Amino acid sequence: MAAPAITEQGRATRMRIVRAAAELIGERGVSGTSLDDVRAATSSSKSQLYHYFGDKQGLVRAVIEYQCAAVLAAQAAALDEVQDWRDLDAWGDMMVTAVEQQAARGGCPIGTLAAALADVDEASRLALNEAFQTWRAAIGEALGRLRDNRVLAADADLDALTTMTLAAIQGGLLLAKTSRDSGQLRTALDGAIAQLRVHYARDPHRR
Amino acid sequence: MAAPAITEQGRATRMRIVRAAAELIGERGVSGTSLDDVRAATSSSKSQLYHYFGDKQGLVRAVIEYQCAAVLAAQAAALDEVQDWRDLDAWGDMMVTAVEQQAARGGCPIGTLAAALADVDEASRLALNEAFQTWRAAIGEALGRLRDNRVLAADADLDALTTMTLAAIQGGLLLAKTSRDSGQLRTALDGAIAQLRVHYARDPHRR
DNA sequence: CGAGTGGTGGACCGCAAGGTCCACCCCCAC
DNA sequence: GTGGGGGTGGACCTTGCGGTCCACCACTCG
Repeated sequence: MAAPAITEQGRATRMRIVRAAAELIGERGVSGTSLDDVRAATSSSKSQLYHYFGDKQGLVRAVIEYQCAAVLAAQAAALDEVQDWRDLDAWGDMMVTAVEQQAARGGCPIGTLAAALADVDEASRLALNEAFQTWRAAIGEALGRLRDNRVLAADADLDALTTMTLAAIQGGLLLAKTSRDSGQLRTALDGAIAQLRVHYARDPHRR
Repeated sequence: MAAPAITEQGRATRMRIVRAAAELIGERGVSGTSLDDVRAATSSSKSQLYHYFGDKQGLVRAVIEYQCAAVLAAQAAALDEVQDWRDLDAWGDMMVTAVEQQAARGGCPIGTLAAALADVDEASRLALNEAFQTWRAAIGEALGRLRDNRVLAADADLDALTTMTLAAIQGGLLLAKTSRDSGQLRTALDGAIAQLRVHYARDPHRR
């Protein structure tokens, strides 16, 4: 794309802009954030935005990329540790805590962007969908590990469980941010984990 | 609020505007829809928008109200029928079908608006939250009926199950619209219903 | 040390979008 | 039929915002 950033300095500036833009967009939404807001927040100039991102859509794409990477990195870090039920609970606690830290505002950046952009900008929808796919893959891997550890039953439909879990996360996050009550995320997550426990491997074979 | 509509004609006009605005906003989002777009779609004039809604935010509020009422009416109609597992499945099928009919676009109007407005406009957030509450109440009532019918166990935590179910709906809808695949909603819903079935009341009285 | 390229500053443009205003119409009551 | 109020039409104003342009800076490399 039209995204130079050859120099070390250039990359730093670009990063600074993307970070600030991501934060602003997270708080006020895409159309609630003007290029001038971004400019002011980063003490940069219009020409820099143009230089690095081409246009506003380019900036939005960069923000999407950044947010997806950030969320997925955090998720992967926690999910890669999952070996048993306790780790799964810890993963859930992490998300609930994260939500509480920001007073149940914002929710999931990916989810919020997806809700706003999926029907509006096809390229964004694709990028966001890919992020969800990657996320699903990370969850799927964790569940696969549980199965290998004989924690989950061998015949559990991991794909379906994965989708269900991700849906619970996104739905819980949305309810939490709308009600400003992290308890709703907690409940949704507990439900998803309970659903996984249904497939608890009690013995050589199924329930 | 600042919404006259004294005459029959007046109410009709107002309704026509709200309906069209709701559709446009559903397709393009709040900030993707200009007052001029609404004006054009309803062959009305600027002064009418001003007359009936005061300003754009007023129109948005009216749209929120309208969409919430529409969704909740449809939900209540289906949920009020629920007496057993079969009805619950039918309810799920209804939602999946609805999503498929619009090619997995749009998702839930309430959810989409909530994602976009919860952190931006407190009044909207409150209205949307109330809608979710009402929705939850409708689900809760249906589950209560199942329990009374001895389909659900008497000791099931209906409140938690209700929240979990609503989260599954919203999350499933979001994933479906992002991936343009209604299967994701289906899976999320199946997961939620499976979770309800865990609390199946195993006594002679079933079906 | 000069030229070239990446990087930066900020004035400026054009337009679209929200909002304002006022003249007019139509229906009804009296 | 006349006056008044709800309802309507649309020109017009203002501004916020995305986008453009060009001059200048700074580092690197020949």
